[in-house]
Amino acid sequence: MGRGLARDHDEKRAALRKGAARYFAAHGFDRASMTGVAKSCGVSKALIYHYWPSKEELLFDILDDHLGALLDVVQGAQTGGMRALIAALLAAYADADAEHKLQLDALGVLPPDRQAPLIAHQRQLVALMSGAVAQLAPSLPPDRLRAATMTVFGILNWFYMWHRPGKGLSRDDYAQLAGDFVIAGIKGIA
Amino acid sequence: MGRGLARDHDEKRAALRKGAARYFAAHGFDRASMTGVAKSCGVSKALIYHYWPSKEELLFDILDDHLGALLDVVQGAQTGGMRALIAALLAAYADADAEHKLQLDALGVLPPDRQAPLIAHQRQLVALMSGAVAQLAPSLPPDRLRAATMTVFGILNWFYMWHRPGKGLSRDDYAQLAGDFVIAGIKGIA
DNA sequence: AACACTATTGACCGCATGGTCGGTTTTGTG
DNA sequence: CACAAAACCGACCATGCGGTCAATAGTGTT
Repeated sequence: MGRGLARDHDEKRAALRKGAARYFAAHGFDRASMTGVAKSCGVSKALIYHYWPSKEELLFDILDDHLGALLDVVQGAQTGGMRALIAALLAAYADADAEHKLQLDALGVLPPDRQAPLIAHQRQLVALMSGAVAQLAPSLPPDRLRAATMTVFGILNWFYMWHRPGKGLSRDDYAQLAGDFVIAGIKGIA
Repeated sequence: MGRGLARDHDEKRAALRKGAARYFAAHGFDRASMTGVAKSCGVSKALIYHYWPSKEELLFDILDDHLGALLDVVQGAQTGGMRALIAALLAAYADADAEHKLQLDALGVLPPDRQAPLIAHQRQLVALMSGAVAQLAPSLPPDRLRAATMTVFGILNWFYMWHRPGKGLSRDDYAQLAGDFVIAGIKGIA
């Protein structure tokens, strides 16, 4: 029998995934052509189809990888309460702005059965955050708890839209501010 | 000389604009084909090109119209402070979910010179909101004022992503909650 | 009635795109 | 070494897209 996978198969695959994520995020998933992805990664288009069977599966892989990593990070910060959660999420986005952006505006292009596992991951994130909110305001009824949880995600998910590295507050400074804002805000609706 | 524009020209144009906005929002601007837009509006593709010179210009028209209306609404609510501003924005989104979504994820496909006037509108909205924030926390330094302002927009702009009409809090109830959250939150960072 | 222009259409065109294919080179295995 | 599969490529293909066009029907103006 022939050779197995190359020793650096996974690294190479990961590098292509990262490059593709950046290219997708920069140009928008739909506008980004596979030829463009390949060129920006310095390989041939056919090679990308050697690693992934389709553009959609490549996207799925990017998002799955990203959400998995996010979940790990957040689960680690779980015990630290709201402030730790917020800091962990904003820090995780720092290395994954492209993936994050992609998650927000390209998840919908996947067929429902490929969306499902990703949405399941998202739900776990929401559940974790919901726990942190409930800790600060234990008596919130379910509807308001959910609304408050989503309010926090709105704050965090919007960050990448307006923040420009090197301008204004640093990521860490904003994590601090967002923590203060959220904690006071939740007290305000309890 | 011949006839002028039809009596119902503007209404027809507005109806097509609305239909196109919905179709774009539902399918994503890039994936949405002009053939699809036409079909969903019950007209021929060529007719749409009778009203607008290109897909991009149609998008521009949708966004320009939407942001203009938004600005009107918000300027009217300006004197009512933060709570009135939040209520007005959420109410305005109610009839324009599609346009709002489009604004967030398709503005970037326009060429820079067509983006510019829309971004100018957005900046006016931000300035108005910034004023309302400053009113609640007059001593915030500029960087933190900007961060706080964007935090509020994050909350509001995220709403359409998680809210499903008929489930959970109503729009009005959420406006109330968001107002409480924001006002307490701003106090918390002042 | 004659005119000039709008409103509307189905058929068509060139092009970029996602994806494929046949082939060559490289590399681990027996 | 021989071989089998992986790694990698340039050229190719079918399809769907944005946009155009020539033509017809309808309508306000003179």
